[in-house]
Amino acid sequence: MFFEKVYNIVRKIPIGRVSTYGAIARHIGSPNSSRMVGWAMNASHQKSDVPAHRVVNRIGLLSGKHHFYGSDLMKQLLENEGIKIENDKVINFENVFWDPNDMDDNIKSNLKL
DNA sequence: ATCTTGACCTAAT
DNA sequence: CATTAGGCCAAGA
Repeated sequence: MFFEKVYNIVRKIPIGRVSTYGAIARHIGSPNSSRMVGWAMNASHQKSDVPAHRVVNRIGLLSGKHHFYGSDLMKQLLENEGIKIENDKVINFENVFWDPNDMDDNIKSNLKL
């Protein structure tokens, strides 16, 4: 279902990268169902296969950090993967952002056209 | 069964 | 620039 699709995608997020609710929602086919992605994440806590910490909002803000055990657990996990966090925001967000549609090993790096 | 809320996003005012 | 409204699907009361 919806959740399964979300999990399926989130699981594919490479280490050291992050994705956004909107991008995931779009890939599923419901561009405006980004809220459900977050909701799915909530349920994903039961699962260990879904790295919810790699999913942030469109501006790279750790909106869901409050839902983890601690307030910094999410941050710790991301930093553990090499992602720098500052003020609850992902540094070089555009650089580490992974778009499900690419689904390849393409590093967007400075590709911004 | 209905109503409210939710880790969001976009567009309009 | 700040605020509001609408949309989406699912779970809790």
